Amino acid sequence: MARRRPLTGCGLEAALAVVGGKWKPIVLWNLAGTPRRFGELRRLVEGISEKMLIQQLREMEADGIVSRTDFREIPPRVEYALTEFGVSLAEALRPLCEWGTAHVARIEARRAEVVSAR
Amino acid sequence: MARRRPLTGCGLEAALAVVGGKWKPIVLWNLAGTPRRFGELRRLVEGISEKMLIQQLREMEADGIVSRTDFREIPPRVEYALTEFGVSLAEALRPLCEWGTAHVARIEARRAEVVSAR
DNA sequence: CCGTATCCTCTACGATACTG
DNA sequence: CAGTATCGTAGAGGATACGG
Repeated sequence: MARRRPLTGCGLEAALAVVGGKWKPIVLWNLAGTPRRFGELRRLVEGISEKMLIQQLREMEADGIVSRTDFREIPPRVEYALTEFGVSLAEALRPLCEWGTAHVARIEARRAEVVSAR
Repeated sequence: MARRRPLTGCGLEAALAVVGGKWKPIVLWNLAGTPRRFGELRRLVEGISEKMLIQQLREMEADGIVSRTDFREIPPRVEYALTEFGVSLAEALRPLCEWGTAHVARIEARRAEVVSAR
């Protein structure tokens, strides 16, 4: 992610600094509506490594869109959830999400062309 | 960008595959409302190299959100504009854009902390 | 003016092993 | 269960020079 560049123009860059990247959208998506435990997320977000998951969660926590609750039990139990701020982001994301859903086929098709072109 | 991974879950990944990255949001933003010439874009999108600009434009063209018009004049004159598809994307992007604008200060503050932390 | 062609850097992301 | 610690890699992005 481009962390040091000042976020200019419209707020898109600021927003993308928070939800951009390979995993954050999926993590956010899986936290929408309900809190999740770490291991639960790891299973839900297919293909993610523990390192990446924890890293993304920490960043989202630092950005104030995710909260972490350690129940201090044994065995360990930690829950992640969207903050109010995170929920507001999810709301703002919805139209884009729907746009994507509506056009996945089209997008994937073009991508496939590019790949087969080489 | 993660080009080969299948786009799963909600459409967010599909959408981000199209507007994600460092430059595309800004380029899109600068094309919103009016067509732009290449050199014009290069000046508007501050800091971008010609290589990056043309690359992003080509990808956006391949994704069908931008159209390229070569007027075949001398000196050369080429115009880039959003397609209808591109406009629909820009629409879908607006809430996120506004969310970002509303919270830039907060986001940048956290980022500053992180940087100063090392 | 509108690009291409190279070469290079940097970092996001991945694989693996280990711990309280 | 919920993480840390390392090491390694691919590709996004940057710098510079040249071409129609």
